[in-house]
Amino acid sequence: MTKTTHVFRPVESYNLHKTCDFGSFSRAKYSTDIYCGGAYKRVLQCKPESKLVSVSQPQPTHHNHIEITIEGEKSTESSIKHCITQISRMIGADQDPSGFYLMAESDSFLNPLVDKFFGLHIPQTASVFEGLVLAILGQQISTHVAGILRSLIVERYGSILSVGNETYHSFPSPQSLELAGVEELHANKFSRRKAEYLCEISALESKGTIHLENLRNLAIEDAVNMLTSLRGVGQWTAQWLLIRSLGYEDGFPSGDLALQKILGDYFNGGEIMSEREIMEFSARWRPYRSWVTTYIFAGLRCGVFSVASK
DNA sequence: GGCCAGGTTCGCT
DNA sequence: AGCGAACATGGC
Repeated sequence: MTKTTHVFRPVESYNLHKTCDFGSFSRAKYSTDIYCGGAYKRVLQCKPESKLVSVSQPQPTHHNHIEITIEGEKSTESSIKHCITQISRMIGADQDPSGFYLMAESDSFLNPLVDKFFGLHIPQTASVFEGLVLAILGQQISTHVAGILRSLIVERYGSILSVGNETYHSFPSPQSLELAGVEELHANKFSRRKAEYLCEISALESKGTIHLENLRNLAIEDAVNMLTSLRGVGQWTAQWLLIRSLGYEDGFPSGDLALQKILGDYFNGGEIMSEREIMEFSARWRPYRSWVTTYIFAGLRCGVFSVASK
């Protein structure tokens, strides 16, 4: 077992705590991503073995830097380098929100959000496949139920890595989900249709018919077309992936019910806006709509919006 | 018990 | 093109 530590320096305003606190990292019990005591931990598949990667930010405000620790067997120079690159991307350490912040200064809706969440970057999933599985899994169900399903597949189909006295899970591979099969997923709280989507996509990826990681190299339009050609992936899911997996700064899931309600609340006299309406409205926030979406959802999670009604 | 939740597909007008 | 139903589950 080897252990190495590295330092990484993101933009001055970067805040690891806010970033890890957001989205899927927030749940203390999300079984692949653990955020506890100021440290974010996650198992990554780095050839030839999987590694446990820990990230912390010793001084949140001054002399901004983050510390990355990598533990695992057979750590080669290149595998460590790969790990660092990947984890930096995942915690958004290489992002630059300055354009978004500048735009928000003269926007009375965004201003309070930026004020509250200043330093929050957009967390990225470890792989495009993982992002896609999580997005489909989370379609149309509450975040709470999504969390249950998430833990379920991770514990059941992810591989295990032991470090010290602790056991960690990795995210399930395409092969393992394909192997699980529709019937078994259906028997485990998934709707039959959702189970079909996941197995179909897992099979395509594991057989090499599609290469989801390649989406990073495509023009946005082509990436969206490829994604929505998959069964189970519509506009909402494709836009979600642009934001959370592909690092695109101008994604906007206009089909999102919560977004429609919130924007309707603020800009349409309390009446919910249609998908088409918020799409047109959102043009004012180009080309930073991924940031806008992320900050709105951060606000939603913290109870900034009172959308429970209507 | 009924309704809905950070959607998508399929079948009908 | 546009509309509505079905899909499974947990929470209020």
